[in-house]
Amino acid sequence: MSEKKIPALGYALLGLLQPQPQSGYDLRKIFSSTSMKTYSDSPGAIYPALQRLEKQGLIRGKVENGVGLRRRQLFRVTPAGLSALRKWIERPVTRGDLVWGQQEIMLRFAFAHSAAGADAAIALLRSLEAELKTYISALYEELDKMKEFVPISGRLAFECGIRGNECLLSWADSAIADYENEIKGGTR
Amino acid sequence: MSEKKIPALGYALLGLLQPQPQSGYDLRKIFSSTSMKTYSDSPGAIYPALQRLEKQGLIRGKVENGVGLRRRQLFRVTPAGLSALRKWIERPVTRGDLVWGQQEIMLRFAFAHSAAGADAAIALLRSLEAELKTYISALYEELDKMKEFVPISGRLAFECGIRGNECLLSWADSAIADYENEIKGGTR
DNA sequence: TATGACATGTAATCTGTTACATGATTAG
DNA sequence: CTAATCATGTAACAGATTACATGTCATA
Repeated sequence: MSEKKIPALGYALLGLLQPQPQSGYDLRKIFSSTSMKTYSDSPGAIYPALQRLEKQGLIRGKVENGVGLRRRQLFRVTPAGLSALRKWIERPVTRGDLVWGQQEIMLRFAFAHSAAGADAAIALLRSLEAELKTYISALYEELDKMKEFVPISGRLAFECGIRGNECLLSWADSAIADYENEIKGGTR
Repeated sequence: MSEKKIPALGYALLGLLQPQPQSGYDLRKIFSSTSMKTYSDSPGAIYPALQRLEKQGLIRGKVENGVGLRRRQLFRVTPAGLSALRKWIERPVTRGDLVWGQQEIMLRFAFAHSAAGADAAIALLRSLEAELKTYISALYEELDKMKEFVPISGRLAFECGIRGNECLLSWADSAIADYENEIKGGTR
């Protein structure tokens, strides 16, 4: 039933709704006011996405009741929605995840703690770390092979990609340390 | 006439076709065999994109003539196409370019040398450098403001974004140096 | 009472994905 | 001759962008 592929925007919405219910408008404001605008801050994307999620049973909307209130529909994630969110967060990081941009991995991590707990967050980081290591060596091999065929600027652009991944790796390492530190005595 | 917005895939095709004419199949192979797969290696994207570019007068296709050859259409960029490509490469880097991912900036830089010359390539790097500096401080400000409201993992994910941009900045610095070095006595 | 911000949505259009279709050429 | 590969495409669908439409409430 709910086994349809959910696009990144859908997960972004699920992740934001999970800690507390919000309206479409609230979500839009979050997108446009933070650096989450990458996930579309246009109503033509958000409202249809919410409708799809509701149709799939992952969220449920209720019109707010109360005196003197504007019509406002609050969405909350259902158990099925939480489970889908968890599955997305907890699946291991693949080569494809890295090729297609770290954006989605970071989104998963951002929601990991509140949606799936500290262990899941750390597991995600470790999985990322492992996959990055093999990916980076693959990139170096590709760089060697391409060196003669592409112009200088092409090579430099490729090296930028490598550096970006190395940077991500070093972040992951320090994030694991930071994270384990901060949860000592915390929610864990 | 040709003032329509061209998606990233279109520019990727233009950039690859500019140094030498190629067929749709050749382009597809480049995409799928290198880390340019991000720009779609599916025929359902590439062939329609080529048709659009031809309709806009940015490329022109000619069926290869020759004995015993399979039907094969070679596309080459027209003067209008080269001019569009140059305009895309040469426009200054904006905040929006950074927010929406460095991918496209890197694509522009990768083609900069062969399509617009060494000066344009360096100008692009300097523009990137300048925009990055203001963007990074803006990100730090946002981090301060959000620190109390988001969970640990959210904060760490955000810091990853900051680090990524700092990494890009340091790459840009070294790329300028590298680039100026390599073109001493070169094509310049 | 009229202006603007709040809140929600729809319609047209464009692009990309997936999956399939077609024909030509080469290797076995 | 048959199978695989080369080379080109199309059709159905999903999702995003843009622009517009609608109605509510606060305030000047």
